[in-house]
Amino acid sequence: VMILRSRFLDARRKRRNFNKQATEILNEYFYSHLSNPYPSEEAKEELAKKCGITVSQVSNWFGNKRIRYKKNIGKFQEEANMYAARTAVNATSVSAHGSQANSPSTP
Amino acid sequence: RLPPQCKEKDQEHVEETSKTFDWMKVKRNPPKTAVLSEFGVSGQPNAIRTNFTTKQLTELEKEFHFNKYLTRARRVEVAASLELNETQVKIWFQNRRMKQKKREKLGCVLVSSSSSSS
DNA sequence: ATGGCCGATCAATCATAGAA
DNA sequence: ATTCTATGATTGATCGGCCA
Repeated sequence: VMILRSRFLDARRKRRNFNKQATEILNEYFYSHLSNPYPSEEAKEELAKKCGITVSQVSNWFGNKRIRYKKNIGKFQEEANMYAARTAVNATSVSAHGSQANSPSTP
Repeated sequence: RLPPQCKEKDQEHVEETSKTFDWMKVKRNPPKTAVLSEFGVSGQPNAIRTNFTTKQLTELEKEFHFNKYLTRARRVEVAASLELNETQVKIWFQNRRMKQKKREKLGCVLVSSSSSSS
């Protein structure tokens, strides 16, 4: 009970959520690599730069994301479909050439 | 043959979101460490994360500053004096070294320009 | 074959930010 | 203001690979 104060030394845990754009970039990568969401060190550095956070934070984000995703896949289904569809459109534009009858939004 | 995926691409990707890939099935074996000499035969051994006391952490930290690496003999002493397994002490030092390295890397990347603003 | 270390990751938890 | 949920960080311990 008093040992609980040991966490008192963790005052450094003053976190702050990432920008919406950073989260956007991270999720984009996560769902476009859902079959193997383990970015290489280089990929982490690139993501870190684009998100304006550190490599460690990128690692933490993926670690938390993976665990929480598999813990409750259903809860992320909505989010997953959203990003999957988004990256799919991007993929078809390079693979195919004239069949892009899609544009969810963005007038 | 059939078309090599074109507009069905997006459909495939969406379907993928409902798949269960290998990484989602990964399960770690429960910790077998810890002093398994308390609960008689309740079945599973203490498959829980050990909570080090402040005292233990303080001693380990002190030892770490003295030596980043432990010798077998030293490890035995420390483990005994803190009532921990040799494995727990070994692992603690390993994690501590990694933590140290992580800190060093962070405390060195504050150079370059000073392009303030954004 | 044996044991320690490294690097990455897991898994549970902590503490806070944000939503209800 | 209070309760519940989302999320970044911490950390004891595991996994696979490498080396002596």
